[in-house]
Amino acid sequence: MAKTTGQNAEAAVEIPVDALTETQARAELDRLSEALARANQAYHAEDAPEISDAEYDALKRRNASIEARFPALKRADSPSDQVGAAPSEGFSKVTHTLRMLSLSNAFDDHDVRDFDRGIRKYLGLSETDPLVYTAEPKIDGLSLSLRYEGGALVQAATRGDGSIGENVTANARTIADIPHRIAGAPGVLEVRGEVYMSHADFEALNARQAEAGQKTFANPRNAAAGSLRQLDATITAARPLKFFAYGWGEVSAPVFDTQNGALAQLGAWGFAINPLTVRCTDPDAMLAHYARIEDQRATLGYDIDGVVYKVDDLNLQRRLGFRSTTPRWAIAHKFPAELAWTRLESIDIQVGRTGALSPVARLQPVTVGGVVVSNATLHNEDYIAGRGADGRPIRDGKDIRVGDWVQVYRAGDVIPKVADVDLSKRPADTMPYVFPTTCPECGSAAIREEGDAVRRCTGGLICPAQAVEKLKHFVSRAAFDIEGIGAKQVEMFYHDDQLAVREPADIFTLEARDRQNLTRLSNRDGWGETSAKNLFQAIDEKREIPFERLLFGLGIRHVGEVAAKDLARHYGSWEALAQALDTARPAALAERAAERAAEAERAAAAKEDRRARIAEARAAALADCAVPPAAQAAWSDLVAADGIGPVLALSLSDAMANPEERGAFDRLLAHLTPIPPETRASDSPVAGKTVVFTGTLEKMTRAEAKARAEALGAKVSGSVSARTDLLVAGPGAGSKAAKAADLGIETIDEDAWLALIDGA
DNA sequence: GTGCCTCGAGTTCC
DNA sequence: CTCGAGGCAC
Repeated sequence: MAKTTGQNAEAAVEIPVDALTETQARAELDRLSEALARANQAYHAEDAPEISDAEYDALKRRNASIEARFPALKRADSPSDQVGAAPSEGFSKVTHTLRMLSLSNAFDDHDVRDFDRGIRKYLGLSETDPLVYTAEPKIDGLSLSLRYEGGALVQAATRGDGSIGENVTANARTIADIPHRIAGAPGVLEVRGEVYMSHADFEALNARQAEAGQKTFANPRNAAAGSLRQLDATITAARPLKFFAYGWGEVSAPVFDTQNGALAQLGAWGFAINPLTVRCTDPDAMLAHYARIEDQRATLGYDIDGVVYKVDDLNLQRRLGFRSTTPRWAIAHKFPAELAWTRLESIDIQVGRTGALSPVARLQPVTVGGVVVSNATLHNEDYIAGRGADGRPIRDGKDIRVGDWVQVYRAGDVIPKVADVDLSKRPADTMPYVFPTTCPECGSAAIREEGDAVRRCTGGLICPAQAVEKLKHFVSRAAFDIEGIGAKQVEMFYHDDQLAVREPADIFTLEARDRQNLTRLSNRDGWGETSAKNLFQAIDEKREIPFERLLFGLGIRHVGEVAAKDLARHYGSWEALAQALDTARPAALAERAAERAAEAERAAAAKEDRRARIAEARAAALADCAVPPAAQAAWSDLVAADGIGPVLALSLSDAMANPEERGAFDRLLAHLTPIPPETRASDSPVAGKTVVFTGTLEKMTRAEAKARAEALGAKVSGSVSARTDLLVAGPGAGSKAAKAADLGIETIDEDAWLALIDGA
């Protein structure tokens, strides 16, 4: 049913619905039907709306009101039941102006109390200072961001990866809980909430689907997701979707000052707000509310998967800010995961890009939390044996064997894991699982470094599994992101003896080889002239590549997205990086020698004589290499860089010094033009500066000061050095202030600092 | 040395 | 999404 509440100014000049005669009503419904059909045609098919959204909505509302008063007159082809022509292809992308974040999780009372304690610590509040939270059920659906401009709904976007979602505006318009217009809203207002389906609606829908011979849905969440992501909005319109608002994104004017007040305002604007939302003044109250909600869970009529706690005061929320992917001011207290028992049929070993051997459980299919699970991760060797990484027993030390009855759950309601074993049902003939010590893919030795949880194949690029996984990483979204090459194509290209894409450089020679009739991509299944041409073009587009993506794409261990960015910024170019690493190599080897020596000492202490002697000899051999000062300087510069420690530095050095790997890098670089990272000139006066805080800060805590400074592009360090640009000294500053004075470094107090960053 | 906090790497199903 | 572990602050 369409909404009939809300402002109806556009229809004011027409006869009020209450005053219509039946004849007038019939004529009007005909007229509205025609007008709406025309508007739909113009909007969807020709992409050139004839009337504004507001006018369109007014027509629809009037149509719905008339139908509500004269149900018998409702046309068979009523516009209420349809939404117009389907867009020609998939959804367009929407970049969220403010990222849609996920929440960190709490699994027990202890985590919730830690959450409260952490917030108090960050804000510098004592345990007794008042602090208000809101607690509300966490709806198990899918998040949606609704953008209103001038009070009119102009865009609805799914969460996607948090930054980029899909434009599902036409579909969202069909959801009755979502107002098309809101009165008195700021110029720009993004409302965020959860789309879900009630149990009753879900069952009715599945019954209808089954009757019509259509596929049924595994659970309400899948049904809601599938319904919202229909390309044809008329299908979405026929699905009973609902919506709870719980938050917001961009808002052009400051209209809220507490979370609770914001919800009340959203409610006043016509959004459905979950009735089980309360304010709590301490963790005990939060936990009590959690218990209440858990009790009611089965009778709510819709799925929830926990309770969300948020700091109520939005000023405090602002001060708390965000970690990399989650806000500090909110947490999701999850209900215990659903469990299921099934038989473990076999254990397979997968080999990852770094050579890591990962055991995967093949299970007799079983339904867990509404999804059929047939595979589950077994983490690593120790986990199967019943030991944690620290060597302490887990599952009471019970090991996992093929043939066992095992308990499965979906961690975070997503990743299936084996949690427990039923020893009473263990068949008599089972044997403890023997973890392979050679790589199942290439036969090379698979060894486990001391203190490491994983066993790794030592085959390097000889190992086809590692080579393929490395290539998959190379073409992945965060690296080269080559359109037309995904995991499947990589497999095919690698194993095809003519295409022979065995390392990244081979991707960039594909077209040339194709031209010379060496490969003939278009002869392959699923590849025609056009798709081949498109692929070559997509590859060409990536010959110019941001330096940090290149670095990430190389797949060097410990060099992930963030470290790659740090390195790119530190060195600026591949040449500079390569040269620095070549220079630093002797120092890197000395570093390793020192580590080995320390290891030898420890081993000797443990009376493992033979191994100790070997390690010692190795260390001595390496220590003999003299370390030129230039090498030491280059090495120090590397490990002093932000976020780069000795482990990463050594891994990088090894990769660059390894002839096979370096050869592959050099061959690849011959085809590329890396783009230097932006030397971004941020507006902030502290951008790019290195700042040190010392003494007592009175208006903010240390953590807060650091987070804010970093958000403005400053680098915060703990100690004063020649590289420090600015010292912020509170009362009680001691040696750091003296040192800064010595070095002639600018020193200001907290107020001056706040004035400096004010407005940024 | 200990204890966060983040990052990296590996994972399943639709 | 989770675990393990690296990096860094205390």
